[in-house]
Amino acid sequence: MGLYLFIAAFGNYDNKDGNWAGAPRDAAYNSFGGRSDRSKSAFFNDRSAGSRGRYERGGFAGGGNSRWVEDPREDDWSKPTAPNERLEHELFSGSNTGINFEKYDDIPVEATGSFLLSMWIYVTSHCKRTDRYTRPTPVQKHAIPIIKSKRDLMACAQTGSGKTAAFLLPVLSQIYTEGPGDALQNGRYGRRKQYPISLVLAPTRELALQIYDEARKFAYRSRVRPCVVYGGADIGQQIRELERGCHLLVATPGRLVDMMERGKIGLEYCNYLVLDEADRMLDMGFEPQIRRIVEQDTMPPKGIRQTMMFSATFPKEIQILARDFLEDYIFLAVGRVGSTSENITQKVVWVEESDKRSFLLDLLNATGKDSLTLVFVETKKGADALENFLYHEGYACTSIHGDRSQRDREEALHQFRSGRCPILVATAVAARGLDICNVKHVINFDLPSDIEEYVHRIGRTGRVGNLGLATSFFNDKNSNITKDLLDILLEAKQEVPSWLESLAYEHQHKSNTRGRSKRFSGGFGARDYRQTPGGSGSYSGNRAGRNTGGHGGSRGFGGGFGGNFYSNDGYGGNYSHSGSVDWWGN
DNA sequence: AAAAAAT
Repeated sequence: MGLYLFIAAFGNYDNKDGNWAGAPRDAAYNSFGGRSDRSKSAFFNDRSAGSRGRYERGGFAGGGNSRWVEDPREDDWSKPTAPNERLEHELFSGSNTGINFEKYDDIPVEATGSFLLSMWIYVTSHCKRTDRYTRPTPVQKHAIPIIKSKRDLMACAQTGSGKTAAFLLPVLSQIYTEGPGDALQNGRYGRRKQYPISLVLAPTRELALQIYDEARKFAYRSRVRPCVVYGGADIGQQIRELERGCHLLVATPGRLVDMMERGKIGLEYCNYLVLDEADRMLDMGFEPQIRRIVEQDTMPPKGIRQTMMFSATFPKEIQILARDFLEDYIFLAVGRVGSTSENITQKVVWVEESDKRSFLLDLLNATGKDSLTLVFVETKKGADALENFLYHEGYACTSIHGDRSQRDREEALHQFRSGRCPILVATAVAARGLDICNVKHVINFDLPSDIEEYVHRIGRTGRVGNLGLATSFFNDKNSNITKDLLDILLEAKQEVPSWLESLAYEHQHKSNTRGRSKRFSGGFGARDYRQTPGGSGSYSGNRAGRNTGGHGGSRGFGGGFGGNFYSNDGYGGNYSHSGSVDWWGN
């Protein structure tokens, strides 16, 4: 019976206190019929609701591909299309160790939302222990109802928090309910130019691909066709995929601009815009492309479209972007991934540069053969060198960095995910966003100079309730991160080596300005600046810097916040404390 | 300083 409550929650969101409320009133929620079938779910058995239509030989020059012709009587997007066993298998039986379909037989399916919910269970069960999907992550719990209530959203959250589902589910749900609108005429399959209803922008190719993969799962048996475009891959093939129909487009900015200029994509009917990892995109210099896409083209203006921004931090640049792109938005801050997680044991060891390799071998030998280890290095050259070294030492390993071809990158990731190469040597490209299940051990062979990068890296392990270990090699080259690292370790209640403590103490006294972490000068901001007029925080943690006060430094927004801000509802797995709402009922 | 991303 619990599922019904989940769906009820989708339909009714009380904006004032952020609670679920009431029972579903929307008739659309019941249009799937309330069958409680014993085999699989009623949803998967409901062949009568399969799409009516036919394939027709394409009449285009150089075409010849068959295309789907919609039966005008069946343009109800809230109804599922016919099942496709081959596709179902492709989407849902991938790398996971076996979803227990039988387990869902007893679940009563009573509302339209089950369409999405079936997908939800499929997808979430991939990365999690079987009992994990029983609860939404904090960002899901809060973002989904906000998006469902058609409000713009600025969310401080990171991937790995279940963020992808947090925007895909409600966006798809709304597309299912409302149908394609004008885009039905313009988003036709076979059209040379496609008009997606929803656009998701992501900073890296792999992240775009990953979001696309999730979208395909959630969109299974719907009329929504997801596509992905990113650089480094054959553009011709991507164009052909687009021409088969595109309602939800996931893209990296550069390739999308390219596609727009080639006249392959029109954004006139793009009612949902998602900017994922917005801070990262700005860091990477994507702002001109993003503005080109959002402001200098045909996309509906803010207020007409619904816009959702996700960002790990909330510095000045992101605030400006939020002001420009979002209309009367809801600000949502949930904790950060990684550091506050009690699931990750963080170790810092002093290792001289020359000892790193042999120390690494010791660590690898101490690790179980079939558990995944992710080794971070600082440079692309370093990644190649280390991979080579490990390879010659007889370890099954691979590497990923920006100088490798896109094909190699994806292959490496696949080899790693599948366990064929349980050791992956990576640069920063793999630090953020990538959701790799079962990474047992993250090793910072080279520590990053940026604490946020560190947090992202260790967040690759200990995901969704699993236990993880993060080991970092530290030596005098890493003094710049000493203070921030100490803060993180203390915050996460980790063991702190005494040498690190004294080093941090020395460092702080040597340089009183540089020693101040930018986290506390607002860089890692997760506070809605609109509540603090003038930009100088009314609440200033005792460690907070005031250095960005009126001038608007390059990062941050003045003021600050105390260290335990994040402990409230942070990620890290223990979702059982995430509030009084019981998503699944009893 | 290095990394990422359109060709």
